[in-house]
Amino acid sequence: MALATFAQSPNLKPAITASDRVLFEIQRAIVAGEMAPGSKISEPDLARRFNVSRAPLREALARLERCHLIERLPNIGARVVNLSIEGLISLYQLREELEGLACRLAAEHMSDNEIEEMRSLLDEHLATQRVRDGESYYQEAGDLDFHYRIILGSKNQYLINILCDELYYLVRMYRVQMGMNGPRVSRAFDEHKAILNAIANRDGELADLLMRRHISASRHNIELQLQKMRN
Amino acid sequence: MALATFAQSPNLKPAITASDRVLFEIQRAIVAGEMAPGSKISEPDLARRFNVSRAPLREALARLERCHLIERLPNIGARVVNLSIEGLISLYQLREELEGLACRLAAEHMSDNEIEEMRSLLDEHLATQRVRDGESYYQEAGDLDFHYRIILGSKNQYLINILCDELYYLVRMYRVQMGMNGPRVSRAFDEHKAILNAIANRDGELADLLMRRHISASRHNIELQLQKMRN
DNA sequence: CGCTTCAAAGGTGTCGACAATTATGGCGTT
DNA sequence: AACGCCATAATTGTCGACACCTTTGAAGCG
Repeated sequence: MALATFAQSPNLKPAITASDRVLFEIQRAIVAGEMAPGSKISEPDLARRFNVSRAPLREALARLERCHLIERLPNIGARVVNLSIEGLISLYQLREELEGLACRLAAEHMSDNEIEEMRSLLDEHLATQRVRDGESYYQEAGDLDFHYRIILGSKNQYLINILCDELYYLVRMYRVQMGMNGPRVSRAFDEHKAILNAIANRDGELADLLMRRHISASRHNIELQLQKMRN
Repeated sequence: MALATFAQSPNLKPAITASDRVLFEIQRAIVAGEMAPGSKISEPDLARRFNVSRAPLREALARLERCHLIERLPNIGARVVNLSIEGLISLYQLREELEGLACRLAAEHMSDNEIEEMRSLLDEHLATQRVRDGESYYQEAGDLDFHYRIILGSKNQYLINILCDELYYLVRMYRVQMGMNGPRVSRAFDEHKAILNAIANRDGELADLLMRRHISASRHNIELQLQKMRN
């Protein structure tokens, strides 16, 4: 096999391993809040719970640390991350910058075909939204899917890795645990449409600007939720 | 201990473990090119070479994957990354954006004291440079140190993690293996000074702009080296 | 009564061996 | 000679056990 093809190898089966399975389950549990923020993680406990030895569990923990869902210290152990207003702001500052960049690159690199597929994706979101008006799950899934695709459209491997692998689950965790629903559902759809239009027009600068505003508004929304929770 | 202090715990000893030691050595070897790009990594071989079992070695490999120095596939194994012009461009696109952001945040969050320390750091660089004119190692170390401090000055944990832990070594790898030296040494110093001045004036926008240009120029420089190597 | 010291208990880091999967090399066929 | 197939060898994934470190809690001292 040529070395250059090693990185992507699209035809290989995923090959789900035990540590993958454990990773997915813990990831979901942390995002959903079933494992309380700040709580200690016991390797023997979790290993028993998921019926694996500590070896694959520790590999899963390493990957959980990578996506900022847990924090580890040598010889001491791991804890589920704590959510904080500072963390939220730091996270969204980064997203504004990175997803703005993703928009600029997507406007340059996405094929007309990919853009067309995103149009139908948005149509689906609109239909789903009308039926399930107000249910936050669909909004959440749809919104993240939209962002996901633009990031992939940037065709920048490092950018994709950071946003889709390392920050994605943390963003979800903030949203889920802050109980995102509220009146932004329909607004977000319009913003998505405007961003996609800019990309379709190959206007990367505008797409960048709109995405930054979109994320900034989203952050503002979550901050309000956080304020409410503190009263 | 309060939960909030768990993340940083500044007074704890580093507690160097075996996997840390192995990580450092392999990191250095890959960056230096002693392990050829694209070459296969054998776990039994490396474990013997560093006198450890496969457990800490595999933990080190997980962290090497995190900083993009190796690529792994389940049940198949790991390889040292290949350097490419596309990868270089992707990397520097990201750096422009992220270090630009770091400058804006640093202008906001760095204390007068920290800024003063950076001034003396630059003075040291200048002195060193005059003595060792042309030696690329000092330029390399000094330049990275400068960038490092600004990133830390942003006080954004995720930004710091991405730039200092995940992309730092890859940047070094490109520089070292492309043989960075050349006429940019003195130029870079002036650019550093201008950036620091902007930060000291709390002009985040200007610092952002100057940093983007600085990194863009640096990328251009490496691209030229790469062109030469292909002829 | 509060603080320090020390030993037991629990947890993390590491090891060697086994199981499952992939890569290798020889064989036969076309 | 090239291609595909199968058995073998090598490598990765997982396991259980042990060593070392951290934490806990009780005894001893001020």
